[in-house]
Amino acid sequence: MNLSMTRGRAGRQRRSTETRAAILAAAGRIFATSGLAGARTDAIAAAAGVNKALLYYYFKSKESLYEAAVEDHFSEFNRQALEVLTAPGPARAVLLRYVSLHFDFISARHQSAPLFQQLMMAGGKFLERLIRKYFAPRSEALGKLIERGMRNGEFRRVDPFHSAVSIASLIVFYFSAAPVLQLLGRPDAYSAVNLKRRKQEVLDFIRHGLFVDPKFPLP
Amino acid sequence: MNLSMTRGRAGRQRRSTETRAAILAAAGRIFATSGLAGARTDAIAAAAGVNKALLYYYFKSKESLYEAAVEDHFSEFNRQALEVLTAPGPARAVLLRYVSLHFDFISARHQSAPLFQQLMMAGGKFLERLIRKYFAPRSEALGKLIERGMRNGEFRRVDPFHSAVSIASLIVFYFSAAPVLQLLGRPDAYSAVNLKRRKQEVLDFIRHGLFVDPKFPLP
DNA sequence: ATAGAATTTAACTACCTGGTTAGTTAAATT
DNA sequence: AATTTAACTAACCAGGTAGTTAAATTCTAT
Repeated sequence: MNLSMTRGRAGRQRRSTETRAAILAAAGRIFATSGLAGARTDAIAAAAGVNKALLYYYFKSKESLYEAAVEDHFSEFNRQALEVLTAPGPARAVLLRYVSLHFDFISARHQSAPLFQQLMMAGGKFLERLIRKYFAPRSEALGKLIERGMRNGEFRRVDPFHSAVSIASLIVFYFSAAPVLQLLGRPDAYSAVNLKRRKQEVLDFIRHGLFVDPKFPLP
Repeated sequence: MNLSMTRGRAGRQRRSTETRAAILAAAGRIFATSGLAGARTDAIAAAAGVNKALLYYYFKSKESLYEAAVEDHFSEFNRQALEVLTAPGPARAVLLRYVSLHFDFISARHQSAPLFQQLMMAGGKFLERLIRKYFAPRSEALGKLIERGMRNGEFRRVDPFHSAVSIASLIVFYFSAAPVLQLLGRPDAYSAVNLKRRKQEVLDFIRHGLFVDPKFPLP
């Protein structure tokens, strides 16, 4: 393969990765609503608009497809999250920027929260790996940030670990509860106006719940 | 059945309901960790210490067993919750009592949170029924309570609905995230000392996040 | 004792679903 | 034109799982 790729080959490759991405996206949607065990590979193939066998052409098993779909979400978000969390500036500002990023990231991908929730509850070797690779560093950075904010009087005295859990819960829970909210007469959890309202609530709640001076401006 | 139950019949019945309860409890545990689709009926029977056929003696299908197991949790909690939520007294005090109740209830039943989370994300007719029967009234009462607290200046100006979501998230998320916390070096999410610490965090966060006067004493 | 309910046993079926296989298509290369 | 290659498909299969059945057994109160 001494020559650079022809347009044709590149085109085929592009189409192939598109197909792969389509499968991954469909898998994300289906796994998010049905779980690993509940999801039907036929349904994933149909949703991706491909033949079922193609799933096994790109991925070695249902489980590895599941893992790929999940990791797809994690890796991208984690990169951005760590960047924000370790940026300089007042802890308050950094924290609010991080919360905003996390919220927006989930907002843009409807399947993100339920996928994550299910993974969390499942346990197992895969979760272990994901946590070591993505979750632990992020949790670490967030903990450090909260400690810093406490030291220079920006945050009230709290248990950094539990505060991190609380922050995550405020961000994630709303999205994984979307089906319930819908049945409680609050449809369109992902509509622009409702997302904006929820985000405001989360930022406000965190500012009042954690900051010594809740009037600190929003980003 | 004209005569009142004899002791014998009562004894037999008691044993029968005990078996039924054992099945329900085992089902709760297994469904909580594996989900409806992932759970194996054989595993449930084994966990309950009964033969698989007995499952179908008491319940008509795997799904109806699942529904019974879930409803078992909901009905009992809802009764207590509504009682607390509609009790007289300062909104602050009532709210903290409610949070405390919810937290303690989940603490006492390890499977409660994941069972609930899974249900929430699943959607479907059963969820619809459960919401109308249990969730909506509770949500309603909680909303009313928050509004009352706002009117007489106990709570800051918030969107009652979103605040209710935030409160629920702070309580529930920790428990459904227990497997992750374990892998993050925080084992024993359900140990007495950790439960106490988490509960403190939740109550503090809510007091500071929602109350005009966060120094209001804890119950 | 006896009746009747609760429970076990273990085989059995009907269906479903993950995964495989053998083959097709169309573009790229020779 | 012949051949290779990658992407893709239709049909199938083996294993698993919910649910059934029918007979045997245990338990308990009369």
